[in-house]
Formats: sequence, structure tokens, C-alpha cells
Amino acid sequence: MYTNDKIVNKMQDTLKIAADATRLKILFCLLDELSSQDNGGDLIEKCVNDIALQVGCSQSLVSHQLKVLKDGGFVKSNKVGTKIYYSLKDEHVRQIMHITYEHVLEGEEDE
Amino acid sequence: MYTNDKIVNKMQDTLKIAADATRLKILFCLLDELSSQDNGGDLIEKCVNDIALQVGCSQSLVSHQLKVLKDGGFVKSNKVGTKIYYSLKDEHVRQIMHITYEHVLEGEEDE
DNA sequence: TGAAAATATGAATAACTGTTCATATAATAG
DNA sequence: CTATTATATGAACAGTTATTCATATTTTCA
Repeated sequence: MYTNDKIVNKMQDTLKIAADATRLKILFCLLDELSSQDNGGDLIEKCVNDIALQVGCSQSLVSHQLKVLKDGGFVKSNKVGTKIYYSLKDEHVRQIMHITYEHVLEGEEDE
Repeated sequence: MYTNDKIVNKMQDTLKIAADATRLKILFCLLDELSSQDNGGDLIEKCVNDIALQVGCSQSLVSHQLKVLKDGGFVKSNKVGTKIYYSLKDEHVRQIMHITYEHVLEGEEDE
């Protein structure tokens, strides 16, 4: 891993985006296999309102945070009529969440 | 991945710790294979002053941030005389950095 | 015991950020 | 065109946090 200040700053920006409970919930919501039946492993698309309902916060907040997630390359969008469907963008997002999840679970042991 | 609010909050805390340029530099510094010769893959230990010099910021700042990293389970310490040697704690830290690094590099392509 | 080296700590400040509220835009159906 | 649905946007506020500066603690050595 060759690093310089520019890369470190971009890593900071990327991690900052993931480091928020609301955004994490949105990502988990888009990661949740149970909520879309028979999708055969394909990505899950959900519109803003559905995400807001499942995550349990306002439409405005979800919209704001989806913009952050999209700008950061965490999700992509797909417009159909008046609805806009969001889905996870790449495998890195899943991986970061998975590893962080495991780190947290291991931390639970000694408490 | 089973999740609830408690886990999401802990994930937020963990990611927040990683989401800082100074702390990332410290972690990279402890990850850097070149700076310790012939360690055969073992972990790298560095004292606070050395880290401060290599990272290029004050002793006080490094000490503050090492405390954050330690509380978050990112590094561990080993006291020898008046010096305190810090090293990376577990593999998750390495993995999170690596994946974030790759995510950032791929993002560079389309600019 | 006293000086020096290494690290930690506490307070203070400046900058950033998540959330809310109100409103704007865009697309569709009647 | 108008009403409705879905989403985005902008301003404002409250809470958080990274950094600095000064100082305290701890250990070693003479």
C-alpha cells in the first residue's frame, strides 16, 4: 500500500461516510436479502420512501444521506418514473461493513 | 449479518475512529513494513515520539489519538522503561484499511 | 534527590456535521 | 392545467471533535 496525503485524505472521506448510524442503517437496508424475495443474489433496489420507512427516519434525512452515499460512491441510483431506486454500488461497501461488523462482535466478548 | 441499533452504533463508533487523517497516518505508520528491518512478518512496534516524527505532528496530538485508537481496539501498547510501544491490535484494522484503500484507488480512475 | 526523557492529560477553541423544518422541483394521472 | 406523489434542497441549530498549548505524571539515571 503506497500512501500519500492525498490518498489518506480520500480514505478519511470514504470512512467518514460509512461512520454514521443513519447511513449504516440505509446500507444495511440495501443489503438485506430478506426484504426482496427470489432475487437470486442480484442487487436490491429500493426507493427513497421505502428506505425511510424501513430505517425509521424522515424522507428528508434519507434523501440527504443518500446524496452523501452516492457522492461517496457507496450507492447508485436508477430513476423509474417519479421514483428513484437506490442500490449498493460495489463490493467494497459490503466488505467494509462485514469487517467492521466482525470487529464489533469480537469486541463484545470482553465486556 | 444480524443487526440492531446497538450494533449499528458500535459500528459507527469503530468507523469514526478510522475516519481521521491523523489516525490513518498513525495506523499506516504501524503498518509500514519498510521501517522495521527483518521482522519476519511480526508486528511493528513504535514509540510515541517515533510515530510523531514519522507522521509529522506533535507529540501531544499523537498521544491523544493513540488513546482513541487504543480505546477503540485498533492498537495495543507495551511499556518498556519510560517508552511505550504501540502496535496494531488485530487483522480487522489491516483489512478495513486495505479495502478502503482499494475503494479510493478505484474512485481515482473516473476523475 | 534532582534532572531529563517520554508520555499523558485537561481546557479551550475553531471547524465540521447530522438533523429538522419548510419549501422547491419533477413526473404522472385525471 | 391541476392535483398528487416522490424526491431534492437550503438554511439554521445543536452537538461533536480535531488540534493546540500548557502542564502533569512516570521512569530512569547520575
